[in-house]
This record gives sequence, C-alpha cells and structure tokens, in this order.
Amino acid sequence: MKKNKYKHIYEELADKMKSGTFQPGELIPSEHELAARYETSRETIRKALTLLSQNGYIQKLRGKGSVVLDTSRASFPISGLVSFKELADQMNGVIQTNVAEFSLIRPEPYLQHQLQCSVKEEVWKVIRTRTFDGECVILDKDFLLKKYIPELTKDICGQSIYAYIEQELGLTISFAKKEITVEPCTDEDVVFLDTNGFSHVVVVRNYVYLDDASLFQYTESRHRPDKFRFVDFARRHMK
Amino acid sequence: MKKNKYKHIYEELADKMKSGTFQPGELIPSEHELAARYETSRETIRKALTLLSQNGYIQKLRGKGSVVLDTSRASFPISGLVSFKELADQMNGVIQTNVAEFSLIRPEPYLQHQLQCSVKEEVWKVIRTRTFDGECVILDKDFLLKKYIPELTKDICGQSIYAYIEQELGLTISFAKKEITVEPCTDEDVVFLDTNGFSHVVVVRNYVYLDDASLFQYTESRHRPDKFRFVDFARRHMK
DNA sequence: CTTTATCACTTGTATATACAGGATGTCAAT
DNA sequence: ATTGACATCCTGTATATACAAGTGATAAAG
Repeated sequence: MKKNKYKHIYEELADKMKSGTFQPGELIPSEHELAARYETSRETIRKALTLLSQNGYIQKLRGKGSVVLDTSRASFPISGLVSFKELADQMNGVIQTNVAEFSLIRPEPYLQHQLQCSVKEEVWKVIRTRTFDGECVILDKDFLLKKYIPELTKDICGQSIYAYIEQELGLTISFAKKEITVEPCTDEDVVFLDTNGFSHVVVVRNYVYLDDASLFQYTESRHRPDKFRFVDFARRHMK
Repeated sequence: MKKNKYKHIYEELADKMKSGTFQPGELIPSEHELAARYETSRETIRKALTLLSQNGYIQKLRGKGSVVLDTSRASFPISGLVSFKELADQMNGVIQTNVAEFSLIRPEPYLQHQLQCSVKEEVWKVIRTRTFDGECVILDKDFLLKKYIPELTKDICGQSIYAYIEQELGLTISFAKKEITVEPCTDEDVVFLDTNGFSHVVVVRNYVYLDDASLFQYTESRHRPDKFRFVDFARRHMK
C-alpha cells in the first residue's frame, strides 16, 4: 500500500462518491485540505482530482472548488473497457454465458485485416452467447492472437477472459477502439440469437491493445437492438 | 500566444500526427528533448503528452518513449462532443440542414425530467433534419434552457448552435453524457425522415453541461440505422 | 560464447515553490 | 443602501528537483 499514492486517493474518493458519502452538488474539500488530510503534496491531490474529473465524478470550478457530479443517472461505469462479466455484475436478472465454439485457427483475409496480422499467425476463435432471462440476446465473437495468449481453455472462456489475461498472464490491457453500427442479421445471428423478429443487430467492433500498444484482440459483439444500451461520458478538451 | 503553453504544444504535436509528420509506430522525441525544443519544463511537456495519450494519439512506453498510434483507421475525432457541423466538415457528400421547427416552449413533464428543470423554465425547442445525398437520415431535437441562452434565432440554428454559444455568448461547453439505444420509429420519425423501410431508429440522447456543471441542453438525435456510426477511444485507467 | 553487471536514457511518481486569476465576503467610503 | 477596494479563499499554470523503475546497449566476467 505504498505505491501509486494518487491512484489510491482517486479510488478512495471515487468510493465516497459511489457510496453517497459525497453527495452530488456538494463541494469536496479543497486541494490544500485534502493534501493535509492525506499528508501529501497538492500536486499529488491534483492528479487524483484530474482522474476523477476525466471519469465524470467531479467538475472543477476555478475559484470555488470541485463539485460532485450526479453519476447515478448514467449507471456507471461509463464507456471505457467494460467486459461482459464486469457489466453483468451490475445488472439484475439471470445471466448466462455459453461457449458455442472454441478453436485455434488461421485467420482468413478479413480477420488478417482486423487483427493486422499475417495468415501464419495463430488465432484463438471464441464464440459465446449471452442469455438474459432465458433470451439469447448477445453474440460475442472473440479473436485473440496466440502470440500473446499462449494458453487458453474453453473453461476460461466460460468465465472471464480479461480476468485470466490480467491476473494469470500478467498482461496489461491498456486501451481500445470501438465502433458501433447497425447491420442486417447474418445467418449466424439467426442461428445463435433469439432474434425475436428483429432484422438487424447492433454490432460493436472492439480493437483491444496491450500497454505496449500491440493489438492482441478483435471482438465483434452482436446485440439484439432492444437489449442494447451504450453510455458514454465525454469531456470537451481544449478550445 | 502566451497562455496555455501545454495546450499549444498539444495541438502542435497533434497536427504533426494528423499530417503525417509523425508516422504511426514511430517514437516521438523524448520529454527532455521536447522540453529543450519548446524551451519549457518537462512537466509542461508531460501535460501535453498526457492529453495526446488520452485522446488516442500516442501510447507512452516506460523506459522507451512515446509511440505514435494509428489514428487513420478510426477516422478522428473520436467520441467526444462532436457537433453535427464539425462532423460534416470531415465527411464527403452533400449535406443539408433544415430547421423544421423553432419555438420557445414550457417543458412538459418528460422534458422537465430530462433537463432537470421546473415547468416555469423557458426552453428553446429546435427540430432539425439532416440530409445526406438527398436522403433525410437524421432528426435532431434540441432543447436549450433560455436561462443560459437568452437569444436564439432560426438563422443561427441553420448554422451551428455550438459555435454561437461558444463564440458569441462566450459560454464554455465542458462535458456531456451520451446514451445510445435503438428504438421503434415514432410518428414524428416517419414524418420527418426517409425511413426507407426501417422500423427502428438509433437514438442518441445527449446531456450537455457548461463549465460550471450546469445542464443547459438536452438533445435527442435520431438516426436511420444504416447511416449511423459511432467511434470511441477508451483508455483503461488504473488497475 | 554465454551470462552478468553496468550505464545511459527513457518515463513514472512525489514534492516544493511561485504567481495568475476567478469567487466570495468584509468593511469602509460614498 | 449601494458601491468599491481589499483580503482571502479557491483552482490553473509553470518551473525545478529528486528519485524510482523499465529498456536497451555495451562492457566485463565466467
């Protein structure tokens, strides 16, 4: 508990927002006071507050202080890299994951392009379905480069791949690019999903990178439109 | 050109990424070297690099340097608060905006909830349609609190409301919360849009805040599914 | 030839100081 | 009672220094 002081302060303050110790609209203690309370410098406090600001917890008001924003409406976590398992923990209702396909393949041209790799590269292919309250509404197609994930089992895929990668393999997932579109159902969608009359699905294409900026995963998450919801917090930098 | 040194450096470096002076995969000069080149301190450079990192331009590698990411694939600007006009500037094809309705109203209960205001508050109601290549594919319903925007004309709405707010009124738009869902077409959608057989629309609900954390605008942007695309860059903080 | 140690260079974190500039209240002068 | 000057809070920016820790190349040791 000695390293990363500012992240530690960030999480402690974030918890106070989530638990309601700090109420929306309220001003949190000033940077000087927090610096004294945590026995650290003002700059360190400022790093923690900057993080809170970027993640939509507070708004800093010059000359006044930092006001707590209302995060209840948006149902955190907002945007970001939220895996299905993390998301599921926050939702009510019965959720079930089924691994429909699990194999090691050579990428066809489309995948080569998405993963920016050659045909020689081996790729884990994982197809999973997500069931809410008895209805199968999400089809997740994951492709992971074996180069970075040497071992993978069907069992792990039934749990959380991210947890395995970060905790077992010690890799750090750093950032991702997402693209959201709406596309006609494919034959595959019809087979795996309870399309329930919908002719289209929401497709979330996700390109996930490790902390050395190497692309290691491409995910195509196909949602039945009525069960899809995406929330985002965006700050307008500069200008 | 004397204030906000680190934002200035950020923009200058961002331009070099966009123009290709810095190529993806390449390492940019070290923090020390940049500090010397810009005749400033390392901390100031670090603030600029932090901004670049958050916006997906670079990845910082400890012990190595900062590598330029490939921003071409994602077609910037990513996520963020991109107004229609900013977005249109980057797209090809003929784009046309039509102001279908412009009035000053008292909010009904649904709007009171969205804008978190009382029925006494006056609200500008602006309905605009967006036409691409002769097809009307976006319906924008804007509601702005008169409290913050005392004056507004139909003419301004035909241009850019954001530009008017920031440049003419001197207000600063600070952050926004977005929610993306897919919903059945309303009668209004059918009237205004060329639905082209689609039974659903993509609805982007946007809550926009000023820099004093006051909510001043609620926007409902309704897109025909085949013309909708949302791109996002997300960094996985902490852990 | 392989392994190890070292060194130079990189970014990450923590601290300190200084001044600019907005917000707010007090108090005196008008 | 209103105004205005001032003091005193707050956050924003810029600078400086120090040390920790990862990377990669080179030199030394086995």
